[in-house]
Amino acid sequence: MSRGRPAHRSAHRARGRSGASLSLVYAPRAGRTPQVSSGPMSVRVRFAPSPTGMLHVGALRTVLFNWLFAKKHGGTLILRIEDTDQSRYSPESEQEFVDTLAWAGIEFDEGPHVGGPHGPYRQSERKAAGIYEHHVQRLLASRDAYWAFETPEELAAMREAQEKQGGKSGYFGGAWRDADPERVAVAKSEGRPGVVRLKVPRGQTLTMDDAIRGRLEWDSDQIDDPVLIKADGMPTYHFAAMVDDHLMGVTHVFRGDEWLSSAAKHAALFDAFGWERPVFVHCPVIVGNDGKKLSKRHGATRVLDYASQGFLRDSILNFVALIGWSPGDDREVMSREEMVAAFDLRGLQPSPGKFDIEKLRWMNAVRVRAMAASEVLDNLVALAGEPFAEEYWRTVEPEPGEPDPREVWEGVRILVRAASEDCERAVEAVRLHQERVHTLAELGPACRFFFDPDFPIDAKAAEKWFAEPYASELFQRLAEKMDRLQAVGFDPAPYEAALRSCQEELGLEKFAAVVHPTRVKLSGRTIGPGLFELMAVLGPSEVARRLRK
RNA sequence: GCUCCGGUGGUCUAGCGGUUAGGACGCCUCCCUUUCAAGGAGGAAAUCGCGGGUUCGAAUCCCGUCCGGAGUACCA
Repeated sequence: MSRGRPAHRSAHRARGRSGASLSLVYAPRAGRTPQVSSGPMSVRVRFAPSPTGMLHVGALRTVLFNWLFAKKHGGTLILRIEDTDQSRYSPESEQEFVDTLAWAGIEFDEGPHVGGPHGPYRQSERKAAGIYEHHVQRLLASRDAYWAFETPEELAAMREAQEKQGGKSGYFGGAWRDADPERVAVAKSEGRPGVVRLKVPRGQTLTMDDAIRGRLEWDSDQIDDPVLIKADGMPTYHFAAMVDDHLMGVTHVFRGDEWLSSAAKHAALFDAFGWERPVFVHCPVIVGNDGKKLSKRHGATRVLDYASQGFLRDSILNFVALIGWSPGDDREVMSREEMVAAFDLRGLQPSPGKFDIEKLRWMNAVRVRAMAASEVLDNLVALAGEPFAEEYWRTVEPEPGEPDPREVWEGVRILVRAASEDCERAVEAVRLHQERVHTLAELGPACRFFFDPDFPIDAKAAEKWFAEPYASELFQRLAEKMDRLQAVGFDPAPYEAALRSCQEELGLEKFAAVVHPTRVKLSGRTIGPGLFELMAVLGPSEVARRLRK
């Protein structure tokens, strides 16, 4: 199909469900005052994760969209834990989610940890409170749902037969959709395990207006009857999430577009209850470089791993927002406030996007460069104190071509210690390197030579430059000048003067001839900040000491 | 198989019937320069998945087709 986005969008815009939500959802992009909370309906959005693993960047983006949208419209952001699958839920994972969200600075107005008027906010607790039971009875009573008692074996056989036949698959009524109430009663009295299914209407067209794609349509005959309540009495996602969204007054549902194919069921469920539907916003997935959906299997997709590497929270947020969303103009590096102001559902893209780490690195570097050196250091110190970062660098696999993770962390620790001992000097060291790194952690190895007497020395460079016939005399003369040098603050000027006069005294044509060997002697490497600045941070006595070593 | 969704340089995107298809990352060249970055100036890179149609005119509208993805669970 060709790209029909504009038509879909404008069509949807003209068609929307309710005047109230319309003005909020489709507030003009620019040039006018956003209509914040002036309408009769205020925005309520929710992040409803199933804590079954790590929080990855795709999920982070979903929360971010929720957060941006809530902020933009002065709405409410809710956290709801979807733990209806007892076998998969893990408390550690929930902790990971809490930690990540805290790191990201996403705060919730309602949720299990802060409470709120629509609690409880954990589905297992809502189940215990009888919420789903109550609602499923309502559907049963109105005959919009029914009990079904097929065994797993029967279901499997059914599926197999369907597969052989080709065509649609799923549960389209089996033996129970229109079963005699007495038969159902008998089955129940026999104690047969059964489930409750939604009676999806037949012969109809089911529709849903997606905020990104416009109107979606399904032939209801293609939609099978989803299980609402499992045999163990727990509600399925299909049921619990819809019921909760309604009960919690959720106005806009941001979710991954992997839900698109079951959206018809959700539409049917809302209809069965006679409830007004929230606006669904099916966000495209973020895929890895191989084009496959992000998962633990390939690459670091865990948000805390990026955090550990020293990507700034605002960089990650900014970067991730731009996968699938655009402010409509050419802006890229944006503050959270700017993103909030620019956020608009119309800027959302339907196609999946790749996570390009190189661009993230660039974006982070831009931020690191723009910050005050002291602020950069503060961020690094904070990072070094994070247990998840320590854990990351201790356990991460070394990558070929990348610096050894243990060395990186060691460098970070040295720098952090230096910060506590001589903060001013540490800040200066950071200042000289902040425009040369992409991440905070890179600062560790980069600054190491300042504070570690046993800093590593590039053997090849040493071999080349120390072999120059004038090298030892250069070092000696320079060291003597250092002995006499009156340093003021971190002013590089006197160091340059000293170097210049060395060049003259030795009769060297190129200034580089004195710079290179000195740089290697002092820092162990051929690359890095300006030599005079570097010397100024080291100070005359330390420079002299290293020259004589 | 069936259902639904998607498809603009390698990547993220702008585009809303008339543009030399714009920007950004990355890549390359040059300048700056004590190295590396940063910065500046350039460059390569998109027949807008493909084919038809509508139109004076299509990346934009329509149809078809291909490819990719998701779902097809008593997982979310």
